[in-house]
Amino acid sequence: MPKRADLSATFCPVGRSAELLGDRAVLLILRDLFFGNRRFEVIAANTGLGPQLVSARLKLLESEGVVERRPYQERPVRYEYWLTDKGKDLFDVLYAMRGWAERWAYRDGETGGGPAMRYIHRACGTDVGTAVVCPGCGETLSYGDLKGEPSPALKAEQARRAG
Amino acid sequence: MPKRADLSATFCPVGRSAELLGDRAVLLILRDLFFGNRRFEVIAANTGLGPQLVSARLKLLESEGVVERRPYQERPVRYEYWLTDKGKDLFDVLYAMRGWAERWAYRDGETGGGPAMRYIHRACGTDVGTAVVCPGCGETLSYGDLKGEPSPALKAEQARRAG
DNA sequence: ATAGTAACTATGATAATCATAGTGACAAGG
DNA sequence: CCTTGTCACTATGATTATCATAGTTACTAT
Repeated sequence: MPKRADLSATFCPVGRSAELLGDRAVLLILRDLFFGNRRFEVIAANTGLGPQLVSARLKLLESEGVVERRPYQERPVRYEYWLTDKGKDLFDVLYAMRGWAERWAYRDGETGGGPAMRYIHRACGTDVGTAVVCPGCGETLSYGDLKGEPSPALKAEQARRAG
Repeated sequence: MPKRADLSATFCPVGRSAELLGDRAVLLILRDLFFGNRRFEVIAANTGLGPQLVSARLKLLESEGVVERRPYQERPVRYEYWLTDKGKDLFDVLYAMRGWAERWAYRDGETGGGPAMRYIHRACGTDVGTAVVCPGCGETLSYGDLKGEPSPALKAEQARRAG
């Protein structure tokens, strides 16, 4: 990024979040991590970002305590990236972004009727739509409570990227 | 921004949101709009962004249907920027960002004990903390239900910027 | 010895951002 | 009527991030 004003010292909480989250690459990488992708190459492929950007952002996320680098094999040492508790707590932000997009960012019929991604409340089986409280059982939803199911169109796109 | 991959065609809802929200300037301007600031100069001063960036981002937000430009006087014509319904619906995202920062982004004692910004549920007077459902009355919270009260430290910072 | 895999790093062109200064349209005061 | 002031921008040039592409390191497998 170009030289820019530093927001880490502001007292405004949105400003502090924006310092980290106001970046396309960070959001895309977080999305992949929430999706369960932990390998460098997989994240690079899914996000469409170059390896240099992925590397820089993972280092940033690690330094911020949002992501943890763990070796998953020796000889040669290879690493995976895991969300920390601080990272998992960003779920609400990503989920809110997803909800907004589902309501506003698709032209009619683009997704074939339903949402681009469906979320099911594991505890009661209800399709929660874009709600933050389960419309079936009234429980407040957070990371781990939901099972995501991509629509056929999204699934096809993901397969294309992975291939 | 540098030449970058276009995300507007992805089927992933987080990707679509990230295309707009993955930008520091956009987030800061939205924060100001939610705070009730509608004038160009006020937004530029509060965000600390240059007029060129503010201009470019307001045009972008307008073209996305998130913001509406309204004249508030003739001779000379002057404009204000108002959130549309699509814009107001981004409240959940900004509120989630604020909640995350309140929980993770401050060192102990930095805000003098309480949150950087307090939110009170208008309907029942409860301080909602960082909850999405009012802990007092159980109602799901959205834009307009809450009254924000900046901490002394934040208020001082805002006064400094405005001066 | 060669090919393959995963996680990166290096390079140069391109494009966005920053700070600063300037413009256009008008109002108010001397 | 001439200067000063206000508000919403636009213009300019230096700086810096990003992109695409290629290369490196450290191994395993054949």
